Amino acid sequence: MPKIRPSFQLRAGKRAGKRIGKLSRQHQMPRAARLETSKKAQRSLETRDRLLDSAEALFARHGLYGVTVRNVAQHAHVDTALVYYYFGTKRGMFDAVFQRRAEGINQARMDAMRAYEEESSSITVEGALRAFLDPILDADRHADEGWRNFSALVASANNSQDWGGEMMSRYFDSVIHRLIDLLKKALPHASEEDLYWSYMMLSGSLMVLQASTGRIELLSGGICRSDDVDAFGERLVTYAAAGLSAVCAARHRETNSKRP
Amino acid sequence: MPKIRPSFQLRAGKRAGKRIGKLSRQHQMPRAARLETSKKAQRSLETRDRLLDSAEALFARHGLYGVTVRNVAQHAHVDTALVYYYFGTKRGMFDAVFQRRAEGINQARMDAMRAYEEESSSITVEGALRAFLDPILDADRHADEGWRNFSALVASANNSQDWGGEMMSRYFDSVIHRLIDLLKKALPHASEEDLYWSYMMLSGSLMVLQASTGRIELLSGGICRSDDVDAFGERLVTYAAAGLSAVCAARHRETNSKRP
DNA sequence: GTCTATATGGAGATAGAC
DNA sequence: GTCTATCTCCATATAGAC
Repeated sequence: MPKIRPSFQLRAGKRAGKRIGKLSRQHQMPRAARLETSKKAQRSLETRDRLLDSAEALFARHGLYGVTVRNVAQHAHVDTALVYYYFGTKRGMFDAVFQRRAEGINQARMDAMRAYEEESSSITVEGALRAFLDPILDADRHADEGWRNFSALVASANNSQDWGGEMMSRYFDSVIHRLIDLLKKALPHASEEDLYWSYMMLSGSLMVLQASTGRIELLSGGICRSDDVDAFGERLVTYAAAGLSAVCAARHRETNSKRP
Repeated sequence: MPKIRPSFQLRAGKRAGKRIGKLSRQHQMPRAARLETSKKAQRSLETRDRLLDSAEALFARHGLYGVTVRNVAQHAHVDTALVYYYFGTKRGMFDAVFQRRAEGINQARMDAMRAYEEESSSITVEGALRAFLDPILDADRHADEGWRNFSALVASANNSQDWGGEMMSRYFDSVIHRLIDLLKKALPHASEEDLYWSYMMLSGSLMVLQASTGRIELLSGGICRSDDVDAFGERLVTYAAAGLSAVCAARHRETNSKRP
């Protein structure tokens, strides 16, 4: 079996690895900790952010292998060598794109689910789904273009076999398990299999909607628009809640009738 | 805005384009029409098919840009130059992978939906979905590894913003519109918007299941397996039928209550 | 921090012998 | 039909001046 596009991984030598460690720590340091926030340092952070914005947009549309470091640098109007200065390798930049937004949104979703669990007397499927989905739908609705690029990137990572899975697990598994726990309380008789399969189907639906591929415009002849978050947000909750309840109910009936 | 990896598209000169036309006609000709099915011609077809098998597997896992022509040739134990002999360009090979299987499966799905419409006295959402999905689920269940690779490729094309949309529209729009027509008969009061959005969500669910990313194994700790077609096939029909009905019912109620 | 220059290797594609 | 050899361009990445 041939190795697939290993080039840039192999060529990112040990020296590059060392440099990443050093630099990423430096740049992740909270800004307040740096006593002199000089103009240069300020501009440096802006440059880094512009690179991440461009990377986010391009990786979302073309995937990890469909974008070159030069593409990103040109899109950000920044010299190519700076990518290596800030992120060490192409892959380092890719990871940084994820890291920048994932933590914030995950925190919001965890908070929403905890709040829902504490405040509501009885947990429903629809309520749990809303707590799980609302933070990202809200962001889709109100945030800048950057966030929608990030959504599309997550969507395409979710369907990718080689570079996606790792990312998805690292950043999203905890949120998903939190949702599953909530759903168990809403549907105490549901089997774990049903819940996991149902989550996958929900996840798929969310991803096509967030991917913004323009597919629904073509298919519907312009009746529906991919950026119409209000149109798909409500429908997604309704659809998933009904689907999930039906799957768990059907299986529950079936197992019950098998052991009378 | 920078051009993204235009290299191989630009470098595929006019001569290559001409060659594709000539060769593809030659190779698409029904075998019976060729009087002398010599050993060489036989081996040629085998070589071409081996290339397509390898391309299918690799493109499914790594996407269009994640695979090189050399990767495909090595995987198929075939000389790299033969790729250009048979398909003209890398993109030509990619397209050929789609063409090889898409027509057959689409015919089967059209037939299944027509048969369902003619044979059943009243059309139901679940019945329509089964007619639409069964041919591909059957193929997933019984076919060789090649077909499962193709499914995964379609799934990843569906989520890709640059190289996917074109393919999906070209090969699948007609089947989808046939399904929408059936659904309109099952739910005469449903709005077109609801039907299109619902289809998108169904499509997303189908794609994650077919993508075989190994995501559900990780998430469920091994309880569920991506290749368990029986497990997800039935659940998909149940889930989608319930979801679709709920979306259309909810919207119907809402519009009715707005104009009393 | 930013830019210039460059090393090194692999990409897509073609010509032409057999 | 198949393989060898090769062209040209661009990829990731680094060194070092400023």
